[in-house]
Formats: sequence, structure tokens, C-alpha cells
Amino acid sequence: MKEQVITTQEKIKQAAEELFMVKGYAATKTRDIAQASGINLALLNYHFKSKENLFSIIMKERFLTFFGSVLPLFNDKETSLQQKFEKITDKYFEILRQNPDLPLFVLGEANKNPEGFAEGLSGVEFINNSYFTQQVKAINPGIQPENMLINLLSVVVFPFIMKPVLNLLSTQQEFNFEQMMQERKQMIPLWMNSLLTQQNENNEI
Amino acid sequence: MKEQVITTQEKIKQAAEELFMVKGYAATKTRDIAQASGINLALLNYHFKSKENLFSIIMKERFLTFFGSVLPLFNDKETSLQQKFEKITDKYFEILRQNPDLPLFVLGEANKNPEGFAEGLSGVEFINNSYFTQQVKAINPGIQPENMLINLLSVVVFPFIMKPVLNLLSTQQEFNFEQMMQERKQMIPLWMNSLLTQQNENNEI
DNA sequence: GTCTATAGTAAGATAGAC
DNA sequence: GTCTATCTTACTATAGAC
Repeated sequence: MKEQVITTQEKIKQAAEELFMVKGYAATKTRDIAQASGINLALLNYHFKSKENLFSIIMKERFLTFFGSVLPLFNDKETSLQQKFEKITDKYFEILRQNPDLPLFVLGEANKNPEGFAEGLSGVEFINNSYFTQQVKAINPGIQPENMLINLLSVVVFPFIMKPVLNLLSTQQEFNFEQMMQERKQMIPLWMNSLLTQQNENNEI
Repeated sequence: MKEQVITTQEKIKQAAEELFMVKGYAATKTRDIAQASGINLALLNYHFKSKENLFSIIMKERFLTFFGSVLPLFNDKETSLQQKFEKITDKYFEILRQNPDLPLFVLGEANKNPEGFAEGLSGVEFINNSYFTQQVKAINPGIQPENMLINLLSVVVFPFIMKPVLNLLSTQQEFNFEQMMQERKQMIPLWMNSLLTQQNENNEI
């Protein structure tokens, strides 16, 4: 185990990250960051030059956390579609459990500042005609592959985004977020499978 | 057609809504709102007392737009599950096409301020043991009904939230958001159907 | 590297004339 | 109802001592 010397820079970054994620850029004040870091306001500017710069550094790291480890799985030539569904689900659940505020932060910023967002993603291997796309086309040519990508990300990520809404449910009835997520993690690959292979029978229910 | 007299209050509210949605509360300055409304800063406070108050009014209206017209559909005793899937999808697509920034705004605020969020939703008929829930249990007791609720909302709403990400895709290949959404609107009810009725066969693909 | 003190500015809100 | 001008506070950033 490497010696855990937490530098001042690290302390500031961790505190800033927490605040930016929860309150957003504009609502986070440099004084709050300084206080949460246990250091002085001037020191923040000494280390990071400006609030804008500090934010930019953190944002790029978070973008990579959100996309970097998952997108490559789409292009893996060694795995079947079924395996992709499983691996992507597992990986994302792991990431999102540790960073529940990540999706809203990343997607919110992507919305407020699309240019900076695109720039922050330089270096990320993208979906562009990925192997995933080819596999979907091979199995079901009747569906746009992008829609399978979206379906998968939707059912994995969205529950974390709507957690506050779900918590409203839990005050009204017996409801357990963790228990629900466990079922999801297990079921999502099967669900994706049945989406992909459904035969448009449209059997009335 | 009623005479379209847009009052000053309306002008301010519309401008403020636009700005709050795109930039968020803290990043939106009262001077920006005044300018976008074509009126003066003082007049904003004359009509709405404070920025906080103006925001609170707009937020509550948006919460109702987002939840009010859709949640009752879950409790409709006259419609089958299949019909619910269709109606909810149609209704939400209609709302979200007109208000593409709505989900991020509502869910972002719900995250930053859960108390105010819950408060703003007083009066909304909720899912609490809805007829939808009973129908899901009847057809497939092996799935938590909340997870079907989440699945439906996920595949409907999440594409609007990740639109900026999808736009990145479109710069790399031929990709049309509208075309994709059309397929989704048509397919989502069928997808939901096959999720619900799948038999856990786990056929390898 | 870290602090105190302060400069400089931006933001929300109000006073008071019309 | 609407405006101009102004008050007051809060914020980012820097200067300068240690």
C-alpha cells in the first residue's frame, strides 16, 4: 500500500468535486470549497489559478469516468452481444454506485456547455460504427442499432437520475432502492436480449 | 381565439423559464431575465418580489407539466397495460418534444433540492399502488412493478437527456435524431410488451 | 506553501421620479 | 406600471507578509 499522503491539491479537488456535483458550478462558491478543504481562499487560487480552471479539470476527469471505461466495451470484438449487455451493465452499476451524482452532473454540463463537453471528450474511443453496431445489425436488421445503444444506457443510467423521484414513492409505500437495483442488474441483460429478438408479434395483453 | 395580450408578467415568466432551464438557477442573473424580457430590472422585482420567488413559481409549474399529465395515466382503470404503454409513450413524446430541456431541469432540481421538490409536487396523483402496478403483478408476478415503471420512463425520457451526447455521434456518422425518435415512439410499447412477457429463456445470441 | 487583508466587480433588491 | 439611479452585500481574485 502506497503511503497515503493527501496533498493540498487533492484535498481541494475532492472538496470541489463534491460541491460542483451537488450544487453545480455557479452555485458553488470558492469560499465554500476553501472551507470544505480546510484551507484558505487564497490558496485555492494559488494552486488552481481560477475557479473556472479548477472546474474544467474536474469536469474532464468526470467525463472520462462516465464514458471512458464503458464505451470501449461496445467495440470489443471478443464478446457476444449477450456478454456485452452483461459486462456493460456490471461495469456501469459499479461506477454509478460509487458516483450516484455523476450522470446528472455530466449530462447537465453537456447540456449547458456542448462545446466544452465535446472538447473534454477528446481521446475517448467512440461508438462510431462500433462492433456492437455490426452485431445488432446482424441479429436484427429491423432495428436502428443506435436505439439498442440508447435502450441499454437508458435502463442502466436513468434510475440513478430519477432516484429523488423514486424516494418520493418510498415514503408512500414499502420500497427499497437497493433491492430494486439488484433485480435490475440481474434482469437488464435478459431484457435487452428480449428487446432485440422480439418478433413484433404484438400479442395483446 | 382569445385576444393574445401578453402581459408583462407573462413576458418575464417566459424569458425566465427559458433561462432557468438552460443555465440553471444560480447561473441565471436577474439582469439577464430583465433584458431578455425587454423590461427593466426593477420591474422584475416589482412583479415577482424576488428571484427566488420567481423561480419557485416557474418550478412548480414545470413539475406539474412533467408529472401531472402522465402519472394519472398509470392509474387508469379503463386501459389495458398495452394501451397504457402506448398512451404514456405518446403523451410523453408530445410533452418532451415541446420541452426538450424539461427532464434535466426537473430532475436536476429534484436532486439539488429534494425538499422543495417534494413540496412542489403536492397535489399530484401518485403511483402509490396504482392500477398499473396491479396489472403488472397479474401478468408477471416475477418482476417488481416499480421496475416496469422505471423501464418505461427510462426508454422514453432518457434519450432527451442524452441528446447532447447523441449529437456527438452525429458528427461522426450519418445520424438523425428525429428519425431515431420516430422509431422509438413506435417501438417502445412493443418493447415494453416483450420485457414483461419474456420467459427468462436466456437464449444465447 | 500558506496566511490576512483588500481590491475590484457583479448581483439582488429598493428608493423615488414619472 | 415602468423607469433611472443607487444601496448593500457577496463573490472572485490578487498583493504582500511570513
